[in-house]
Amino acid sequence: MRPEDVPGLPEGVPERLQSGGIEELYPPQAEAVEAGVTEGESVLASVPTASGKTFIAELAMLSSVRRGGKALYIVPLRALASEKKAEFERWEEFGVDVGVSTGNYESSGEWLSSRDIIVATSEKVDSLIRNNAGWVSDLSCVVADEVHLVNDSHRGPTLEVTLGKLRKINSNLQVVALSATVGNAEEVAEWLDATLVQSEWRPIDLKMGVHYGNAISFDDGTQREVPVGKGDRQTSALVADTLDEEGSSLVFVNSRRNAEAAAKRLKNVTAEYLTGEERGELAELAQEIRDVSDAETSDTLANCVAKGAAFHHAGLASEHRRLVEEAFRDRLVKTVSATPTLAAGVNTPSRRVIVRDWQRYDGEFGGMKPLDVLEVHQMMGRAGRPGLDPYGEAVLLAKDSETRDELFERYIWADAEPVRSKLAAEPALRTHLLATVASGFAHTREGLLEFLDRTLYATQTDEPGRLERVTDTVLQYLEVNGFVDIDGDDISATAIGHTVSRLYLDPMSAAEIIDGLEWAADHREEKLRELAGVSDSEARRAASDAGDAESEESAGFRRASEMVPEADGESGDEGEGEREDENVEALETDRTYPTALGLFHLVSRTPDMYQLYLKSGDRETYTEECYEREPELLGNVPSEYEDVRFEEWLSALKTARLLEDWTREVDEDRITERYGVGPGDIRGKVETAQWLLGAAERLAGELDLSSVVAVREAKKRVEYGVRDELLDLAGVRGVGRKRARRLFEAGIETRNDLREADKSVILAALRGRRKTAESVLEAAGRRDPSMDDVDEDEADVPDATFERASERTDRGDGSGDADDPQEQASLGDFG
DNA sequence: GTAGCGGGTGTCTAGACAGCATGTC
DNA sequence: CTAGACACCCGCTAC
Repeated sequence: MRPEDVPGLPEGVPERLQSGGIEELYPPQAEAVEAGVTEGESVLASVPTASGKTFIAELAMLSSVRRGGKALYIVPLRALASEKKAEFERWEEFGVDVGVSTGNYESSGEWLSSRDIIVATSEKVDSLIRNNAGWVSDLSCVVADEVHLVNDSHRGPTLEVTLGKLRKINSNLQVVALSATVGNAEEVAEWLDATLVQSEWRPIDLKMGVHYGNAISFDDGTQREVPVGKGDRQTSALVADTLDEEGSSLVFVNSRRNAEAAAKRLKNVTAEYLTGEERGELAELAQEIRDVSDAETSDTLANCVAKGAAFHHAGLASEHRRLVEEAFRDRLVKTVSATPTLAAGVNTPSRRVIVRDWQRYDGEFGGMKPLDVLEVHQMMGRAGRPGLDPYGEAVLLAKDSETRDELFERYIWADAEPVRSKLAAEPALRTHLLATVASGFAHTREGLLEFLDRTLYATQTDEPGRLERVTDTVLQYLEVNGFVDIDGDDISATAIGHTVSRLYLDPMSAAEIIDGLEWAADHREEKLRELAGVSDSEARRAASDAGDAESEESAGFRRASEMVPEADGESGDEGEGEREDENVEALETDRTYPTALGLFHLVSRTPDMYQLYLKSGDRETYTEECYEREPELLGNVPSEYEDVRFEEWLSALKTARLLEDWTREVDEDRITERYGVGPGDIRGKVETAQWLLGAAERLAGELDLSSVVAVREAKKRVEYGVRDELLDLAGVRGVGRKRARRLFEAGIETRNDLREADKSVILAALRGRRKTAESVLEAAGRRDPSMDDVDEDEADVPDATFERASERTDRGDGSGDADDPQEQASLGDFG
């Protein structure tokens, strides 16, 4: 089938496709067209990765828009939203506007109603429905990308329920579902009332095989000699072998540590194959990576990348990930060792994919659990770059012949598992039943069950009464916690229930937060007394503890790495204990109740906050910490004999301490080291805490609790990552935690100071960056922000070179800081 | 004395969505 | 209670 044979497309599109080099549709695409995707028919395309699924969706959306409709494209990851948007924007010349809506990036609700295509995550769509976004009822076409994700126990139910609601709102909605090849595509298609288009066809050949001994055996019966030298490793040999043919490799492993370790080893392989030019480019890239963050991960990654290897996992800062992905696509980085982040994320094809680890630790399972066939297929599907490679190779590794045979059985010859709905689980139903009631989709138990009856779960359950039973349990939970009123047959959401639904909180999180805040209100006086009472002895003890903890470091080193504010004098008071410890500070400044730590702990123990893992020794550390900070915690410490609850309490405390460190301006580097996390994890925790504290603020406001102010301040502090005295400054555009601290130390303590203080002092505090200083002053509302003719106050040029590297990135606008004479001067001072 | 090794022991374990209102270093 | 990779330490050996 040729583009001009496709019915229903907007004028000019077929020509545009042809001029874009598309002569002939891929077979699955043609099949979808025959099934009527461009004529409003619902279709489930169950085809391999990289076989043109997105294009099927595009055809459907374009034709839908042409008929005057509006299309929604649901992505599984935020990172994919912008990728898809960019892809769809090529249709703008045909009058098709594209908008994106995700949690962190929103083109405002109303503006979206003027878009023809909207890209959003399933959670965002769910949230928009809960908040009655008007345009949702205008939809004529919805695309569900990676629809097999309904199989995911955590996020699957959201997709499932959201599709159900969209179809209920728009009775003639066209559903285009895109899925990897799964075991029960017919069943899924039936659920969606869609025509199934199933195919194994791929644009590039994929050879799958297992490496064992000195060769890879492929599924087509061929073999390839890849000898493993003595002391050498399979992975290294396979990467070198690919490089001999100038191909790149993607290595999937089962833990972050393994990803890093593999990259460290593989860099010695890739280093052999680099040209001089590549070395130069990689050196630049390595520097860019170092500039992203001062955490150790950053250095490790940079060292690997400099030699042409990289690792990729969720502990990396998103900037790191982006740089690695881009460099790999540009073939500059020759190999990437990755956890599954890369298998599901943005498109990063590779000549050869090596699935090194096919088992992963699973605490619930109690040991190493084999990966799902679907997941391994997803990884293997990354092999082969269209237009660049003659074919892709996916290789599993076996140490003995039995394993080789098992791997063939288990993954190469096997079909992917069937997709199973995970809806009938309490956590999923808790949130979705409340939302269903709150947004008026049902107002009786029967109505709820009827709604649930249209889900995938209902079509495939083999345990009839289950859904009904869980529904009753959940309804009871919601009623007990005051989120719904049940009056005979009638179910309605309470005011707070509506709020919880709209805030997109798990009702259990909301209940935990409300309990905690009410508990705080009840115990306020008592706890404040306790805090004041112990503060003296506590302070002394805390100070000596900190002394022990820090004893291996010199004060100077600590200052450089941690950038603690007291480094340059906490306005006059130079007492030994003052200078030493953070806990003292907390007790002195957190006069408010609840304290920041208390609130951090509260939100950290909700099910919406992903728990930090307790390492060996952590149990003791945080048990002690728990009793020490007990007056601050909002609720009664569970008994140590209640193992699970106590452990969760401690784990939440660890998270809370991380957040507290962040709001005490402890350096990233130090936080990563102290909590055994990556820079990406800090961002994640901070983001979640911000969201949950925002929700807590709303709940407190609605329940008229006195803690609103404390919650708001804690939220602000998390947002900016600063102590309370910097809140005013950090709120100024262009001023973050570091600049705020510098200004504060230079005596610029408030926004008003920025407007009135001596410019030379400000300039010095911002280390002579005129452009930066000007924009900061402007943002602060100073009348005369110009920095012309201002001399930098020479007396105080803190750490001019220490952070120079990270400063470099804000020259992106070409403002020319580099030839600023002051900058040269401060460099000179250092040398 | 030291680099390189083999073996025993202890440690640790993937990912990532959401409110609201605007902008980090 | 389950599994596997790796870091780390120890002691040995070959130079």
